[in-house]
Amino acid sequence: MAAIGFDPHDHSACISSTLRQAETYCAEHKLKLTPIRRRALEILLAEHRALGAYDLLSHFAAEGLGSAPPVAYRALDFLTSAGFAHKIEGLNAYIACAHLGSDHAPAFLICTACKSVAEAETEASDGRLGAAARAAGFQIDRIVVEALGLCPTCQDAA
Amino acid sequence: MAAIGFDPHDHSACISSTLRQAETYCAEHKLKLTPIRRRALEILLAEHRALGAYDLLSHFAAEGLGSAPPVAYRALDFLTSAGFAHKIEGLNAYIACAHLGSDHAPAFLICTACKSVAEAETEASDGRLGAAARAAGFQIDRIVVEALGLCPTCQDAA
DNA sequence: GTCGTTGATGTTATGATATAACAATGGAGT
DNA sequence: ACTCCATTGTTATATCATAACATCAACGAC
Ligand SMILES: [Zn+2]
Ligand SMILES: [Zn+2]
Ligand SMILES: [Zn+2]
Ligand SMILES: [Zn+2]
Repeated sequence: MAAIGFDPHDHSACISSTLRQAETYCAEHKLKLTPIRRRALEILLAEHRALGAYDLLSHFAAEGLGSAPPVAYRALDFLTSAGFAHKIEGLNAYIACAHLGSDHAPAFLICTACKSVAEAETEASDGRLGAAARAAGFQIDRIVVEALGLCPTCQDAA
Repeated sequence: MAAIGFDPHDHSACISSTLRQAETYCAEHKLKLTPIRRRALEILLAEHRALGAYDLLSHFAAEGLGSAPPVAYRALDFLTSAGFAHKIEGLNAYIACAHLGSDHAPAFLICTACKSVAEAETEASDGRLGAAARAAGFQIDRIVVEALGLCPTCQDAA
């Protein structure tokens, strides 16, 4: 379970392989990766950072695509529903999935200094919280796990 | 580790004992539980639900206290800094701490149907995520854990 | 006691995030 | 060609949060 994001890697390969996986997934599941959706994913993939909906929107505007908020939110809804992107609740921002293909419960390491985000994976039904939920009779749909702190680079800078 | 919130209990005792603990804590730490801060805590304590800042604000307004947003946000900043309340990131809302006194890493069970929230406790440095962070050289300050789903009552209703 | 500092509060204005509602388009199937 | 339905475009508005500055009261220094 590597925490992709803080380590150096071949990023253009990282982008193109994820795009290919997204295309395959859409073909298999009758989903349409339209130009604007594909472009949104590319923009998110360009950095291992979370972007706000309005950040995405300004990319769109600069490229002559739609420039009203719903355009960005709809693309993000599609990407998150399909599992191609995740919302970072603690930042009100969105990031491309770093583990496309594996059916995963994401956990994020979020640097509060430089906003870079690494995606790790949690255990499917992590012990304690799952136990508490069961004891309370609570039925879990989705679990948000976000660790806020400092990435290696920003620790060195401090 | 009880997940306080969904089970019936003596709620007025729950409120008054928490308020007393908050007073004690403030006295020990030279913090000022001013009337508006105390009132904010009372309002949050009245329900085991998360309230938005503007919900709190309308209570204030109805009681002749300040009615501009910063009044609510400042009270909430104080309560969260002191550990008397937590922000629920997934709802952009705030809830009184259900485990005041214990030094804890909160985890929440959030009913998406009725918005009620139970507060459980996680292990201090839970295995997997802590391990991933260590491997990445990431220094964790705070962990957000929020489970979204259905509370027992809303499951029955469905 | 007065003065200056400090933290709390009040207020106006604005910024940032997100959705409602409806019109226009355009392909898939008939 | 026609209909259906998902996607996209656009306007307007709702919701969440902070900046900036004025006022005030508590408290210690002098
Ligand atoms: Zn992922
Ligand atoms: Zn960093
Ligand atoms: Zn708590
Ligand atoms: Zn419920």
